[in-house]
Amino acid sequence: MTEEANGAPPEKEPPRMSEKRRAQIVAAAVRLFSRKGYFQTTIEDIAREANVSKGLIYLYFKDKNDVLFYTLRFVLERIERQAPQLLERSAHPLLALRNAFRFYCAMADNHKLEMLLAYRSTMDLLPEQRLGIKVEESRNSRVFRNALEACIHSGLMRPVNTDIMTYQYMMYAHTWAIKNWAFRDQYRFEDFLAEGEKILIEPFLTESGKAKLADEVGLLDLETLRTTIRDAAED
Amino acid sequence: MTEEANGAPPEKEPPRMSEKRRAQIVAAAVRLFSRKGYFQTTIEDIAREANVSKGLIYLYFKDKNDVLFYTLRFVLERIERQAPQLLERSAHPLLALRNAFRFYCAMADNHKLEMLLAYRSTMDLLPEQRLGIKVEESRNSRVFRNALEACIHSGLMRPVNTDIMTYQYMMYAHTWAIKNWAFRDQYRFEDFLAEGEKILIEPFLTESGKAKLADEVGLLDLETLRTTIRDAAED
Amino acid sequence: MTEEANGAPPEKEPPRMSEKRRAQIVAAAVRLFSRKGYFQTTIEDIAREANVSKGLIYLYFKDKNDVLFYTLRFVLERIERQAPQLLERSAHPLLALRNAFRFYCAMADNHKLEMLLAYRSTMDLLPEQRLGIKVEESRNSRVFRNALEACIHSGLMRPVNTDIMTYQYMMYAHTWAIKNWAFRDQYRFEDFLAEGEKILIEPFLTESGKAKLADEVGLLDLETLRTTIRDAAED
Amino acid sequence: MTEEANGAPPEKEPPRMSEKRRAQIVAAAVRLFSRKGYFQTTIEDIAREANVSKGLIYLYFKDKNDVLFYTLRFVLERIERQAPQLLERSAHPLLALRNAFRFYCAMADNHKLEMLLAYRSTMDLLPEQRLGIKVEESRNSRVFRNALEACIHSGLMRPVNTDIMTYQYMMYAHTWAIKNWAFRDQYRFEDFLAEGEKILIEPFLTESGKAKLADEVGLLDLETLRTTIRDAAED
DNA sequence: AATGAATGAGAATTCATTCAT
DNA sequence: CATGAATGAATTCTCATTCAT
Repeated sequence: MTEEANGAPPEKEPPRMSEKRRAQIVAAAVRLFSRKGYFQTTIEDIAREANVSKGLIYLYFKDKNDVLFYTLRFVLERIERQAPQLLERSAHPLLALRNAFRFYCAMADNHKLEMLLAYRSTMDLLPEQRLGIKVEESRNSRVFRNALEACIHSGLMRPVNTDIMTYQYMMYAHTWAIKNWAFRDQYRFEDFLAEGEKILIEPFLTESGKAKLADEVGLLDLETLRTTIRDAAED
Repeated sequence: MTEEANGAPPEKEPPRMSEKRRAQIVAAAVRLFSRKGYFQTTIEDIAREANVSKGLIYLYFKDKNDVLFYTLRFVLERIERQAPQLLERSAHPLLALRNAFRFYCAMADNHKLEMLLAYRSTMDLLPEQRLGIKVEESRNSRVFRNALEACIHSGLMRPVNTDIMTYQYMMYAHTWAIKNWAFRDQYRFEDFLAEGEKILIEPFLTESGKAKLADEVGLLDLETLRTTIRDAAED
Repeated sequence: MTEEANGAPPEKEPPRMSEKRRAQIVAAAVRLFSRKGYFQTTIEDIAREANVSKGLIYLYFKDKNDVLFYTLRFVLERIERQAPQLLERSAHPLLALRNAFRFYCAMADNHKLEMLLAYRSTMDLLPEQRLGIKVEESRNSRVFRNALEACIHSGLMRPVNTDIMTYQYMMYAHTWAIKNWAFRDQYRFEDFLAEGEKILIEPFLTESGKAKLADEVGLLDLETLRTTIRDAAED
Repeated sequence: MTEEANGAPPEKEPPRMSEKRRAQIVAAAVRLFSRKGYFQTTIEDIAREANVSKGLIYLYFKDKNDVLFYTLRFVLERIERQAPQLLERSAHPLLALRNAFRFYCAMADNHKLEMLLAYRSTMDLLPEQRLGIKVEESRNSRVFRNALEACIHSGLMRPVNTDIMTYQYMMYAHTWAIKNWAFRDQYRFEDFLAEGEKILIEPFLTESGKAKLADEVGLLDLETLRTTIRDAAED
């Protein structure tokens, strides 16, 4: 089960078209792991959901654990991969921050399952595997931190602990995905998002920051967010 | 496995002294479940950790799942049970809020394992069981909400969404317990706590609120927190 | 253990060749259940006797109980399936009756184990399962009743309660299988059979019936019975 | 479990009043074993039903199996013990035979549970134990055989195989107890009994036998049977 | 590449039996 | 005598993994 601390495809990167197979299996695993959790999902479940045979899975993955590893990797990658382009080159850092926040929240809204999965199952990885995953997690946070630091630096926000604030932004989005059941009936996504800005952005704005806030040119609206994310998801 | 939605000991409330046994088993389960998770802990593990025989566990619990149920119940109760007395009758609501926040964070610091467990394993309960647990969860949030509403009402804080804000307070504490590994090396608990106040309380104070902030009479200091919690834990 | 009152293979009717497996397991179960009884036979015993692995059994049967169900079904079917053809179209009803009796007794002689099993273990079935079995039991009795009624109707026998008489015929055969140990040393099968006719048929014959009795053309002799049964058993 | 082939009380015949205890336990076992069977009845079940503690049972019985042994012994004894006195000294052998038959059938009617138990569970005894039980079984049959032989000898009946005929008489009664569910709705006990006589006695009477049949002086009527049996059962 | 039958180690659960009180 | 807490061997059942086809 743990011959070599994994983090690499079973054999040597299998040819090419086989990637489709892996994707097919991973997709099934995403659905099942996030719905039922890792341990309550059997290899047979995955095979059935993916419309392949049980044996096939072992052609592409070393282990059940290996399936989890790649599944998490896939989920996190998907979440990460999308932010950069449309966030970085915003007109000014406050816009960048707000867009990042909106984007990340929209992400959470669109990919509840995946987020749930990332949340639930990271602990079910073997310790060695966890390392390979941790890295990803912080890549995304950099977007937030950068925007945040820029805001502070350019006097739009007053100084705050960027580490922790960054974490708050991300946590807020996660909350929507994870505790969704607790909020769903009281808040629509828009409301939740708006409240988030009121709590985690506005209070920290300087006067000039507050001025900029009105300037919504380039602010991602919900429609754009949703389409962008969906497009990106097709990939 | 689930004839009658559980929530009661196997037979009829076993006398009294047997509570010690239950406690002994639950204590072992807390340790193991929070370290390894529910599914990776076997009944035999628990028996060994609790220094009893496998069979004994089934004298006090219907199921492995039942053990989880009571274990979570116990953990949450422990967390819940302690707040009230020293929080409710604070000199003024801002103090109450700050104390609640401090207390809850200190709790997270002192009972990382338990929080971790509560977080991880609630999803492993059967749906019916989950209900019995949810109740607990919100009892605690009421302390926050009350203090928060009082602050707003008495003009110490400006209006915010109390639902969500309450959630933020609790989440912040959880973060310390759960993502501890991410912050541990950069922040001491005191720092984390101070940052929390800076981010989740101070920005929302009115002028009169800010004035009160200086007034630290009755504010729980770290030492007090730690001893109180520890004492309470002995129970 | 009993989600859906069973009566069907675990998944969806497994293809075809797998029937051989089922048969193999059932055959082992017949031997063991009838020798040691249901509860004293473990799944492992069955696996060993059938030369398969423990796990395999659960691929073909839902439960240990399910094994019993199919085993009983199989046994009863085997007993049932054979009678019709050679009994129905006898020259005259008295011959039919005598042949049925002979056949059924021979059956009991040849399949002592199975009869024993059917007798012992029907009560170990779950109530729902029992229903599926009862049906079989009476199908066979019809052969007797029909012949009996025909005899009476055509004046070969004087009127008797056909319900109860039918039962007597079958019981007599069972007795040979079940209490065999009590008679074995005193009587050979032929004797037992002859006595049966003397007690359960002859006394009820009318004068014309007695006349027919001598007419043994078409009466199944022991050799024929034994070969017929054995051949049928191969199936 | 089988140190010494049992057949004797655990220690040496325990004093005296302890017999009440044994009886109490055996009575509970009769009810449970006949309802659920030996293997599906736990020692705990018996203890609960008998209102004693689990441990107590092991003070009076060596084994769970030992409980079965004594329970069967008790049941059979009860069945046996009652016949003699009122059967032996009948006016003439035909009356004796009929009375025996009636008595035995009434027995089966009154003690269905016990008969069922005797039937079900004899096979669950250990081989050594079975010996101690077999004896009983035939003691009772002697009553039948004697009456039967006397009938034949005195020309009331024509010769039949007494072994087998005896068996038929007993089997007929058993049938009522065991297959009761199959007859209950169609026949009342009186009917069943009457049919039995018609099938198993009348056809074998000689002319003089038939004459005697009308003479019903001394024939046990149903009322007498029921009271006699009930009284005997109190014992 | 793909299948799915077969395996067997491992987990949960039960229950007869013991024993300290 | 009586209790009932405690034990652990035995059993059922699950499921990741292998492998012949």
